[in-house]
Amino acid sequence: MINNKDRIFEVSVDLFSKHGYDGVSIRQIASEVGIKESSIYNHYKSKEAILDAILDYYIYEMTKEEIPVSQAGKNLDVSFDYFYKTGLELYKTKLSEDKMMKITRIILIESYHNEKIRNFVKTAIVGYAVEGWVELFDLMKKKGLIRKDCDSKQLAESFYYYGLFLLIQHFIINYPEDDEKFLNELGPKSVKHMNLLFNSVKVSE
Amino acid sequence: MINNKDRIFEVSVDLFSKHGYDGVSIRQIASEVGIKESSIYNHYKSKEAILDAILDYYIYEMTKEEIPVSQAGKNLDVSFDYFYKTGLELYKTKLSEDKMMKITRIILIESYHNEKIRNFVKTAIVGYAVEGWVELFDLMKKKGLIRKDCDSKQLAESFYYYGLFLLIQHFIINYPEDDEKFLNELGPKSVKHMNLLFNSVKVSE
DNA sequence: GTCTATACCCAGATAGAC
DNA sequence: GTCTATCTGGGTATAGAC
Repeated sequence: MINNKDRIFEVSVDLFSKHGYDGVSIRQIASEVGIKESSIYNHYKSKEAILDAILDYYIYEMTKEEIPVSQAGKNLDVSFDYFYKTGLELYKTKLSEDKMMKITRIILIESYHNEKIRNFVKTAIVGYAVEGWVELFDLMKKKGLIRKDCDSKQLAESFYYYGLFLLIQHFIINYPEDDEKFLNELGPKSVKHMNLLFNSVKVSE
Repeated sequence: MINNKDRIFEVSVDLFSKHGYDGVSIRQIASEVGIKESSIYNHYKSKEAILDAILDYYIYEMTKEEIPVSQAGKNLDVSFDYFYKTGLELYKTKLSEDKMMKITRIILIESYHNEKIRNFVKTAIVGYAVEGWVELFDLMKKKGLIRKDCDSKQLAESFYYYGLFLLIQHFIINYPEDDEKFLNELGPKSVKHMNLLFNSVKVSE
């Protein structure tokens, strides 16, 4: 049996992802849960607090199990393909839960007028991730897989921004679009893109 | 002397770009223009109609002068660099008007819950533009500039999605950020990105 | 074309009984 | 922890005088 606080959370995620934060009222949430709107305030002190809780949940889920750089290095020793697919699988596993997909859309939608969310996108989804890719390309230079004179930062952005656009395209521009189809195409598409870039900087034998 | 209908338009563009469509009321617009809210309805039949007018203006401005494919071909004959920089300059010229920058942000912000805007983004900003790049890469194959076995569609997306992300990053994720700085960096950044891709598929001599 | 006045609705939130 | 009842404020939009 799921308690009302959790039901409010679930329903809010669902409605916010469909209509945006401003497009959903406390009354609608209450009605969907099957309680009166005043009861919501026993669980969350304001509407904004629900959104905060949703973001906190997302941040926790996305950051709880990371692949440490040391492990990334080992994976890379096996092969670049192995490394890449391992990372992609982990990301897809996290994202593929229905709730996480919905929250991803909420975050993309609301990042334009919610300071906290915009900051999360800017630092975690963009900044921190790009740094990770820079480290990786630096590592690949050391291992002699790519040329030493190429720009790791540019390479990281050239690769990763493409993937971020695919995300935005799915969650905003083409919405609503089949989630499973998107997740299935994400891998092959980004592999093709990576191959183009990799081909440009790899050390030929 | 600028009439009130135009002032309503200008003020709406400004406020919508700052706070989003839902975040701005007819009262605010009227107050900023210096008239009563009821007067607005003499010029626009609803709030939605103002947004429609803004989108129509943007579409008109962005599509009124296109580089025809024939001209693109000639530019390409000069050199790839020349072609690329000509196109980029035209795009930057259109975008660099203050009003167009603001509307670009409105369009990116509102595309999640306005069918008409989402459709414009999907077909014109993404779909149509990608097709243009596909044509270009096909042309480059014919001219023997790039290898015939590479995938024009993937190349188009690999290139263009990067640029679209830069747009979203500036107008949403890093907002507010200096517009001029963005416009100045857009060229060099996308050239670097293009070089990486081009290097991967070019016909070596 | 602008004004005053107002209709009508729905939002977020709170007080207090049970 | 849920309810009924209510407060307060703001939203879009219209009617009709000037």
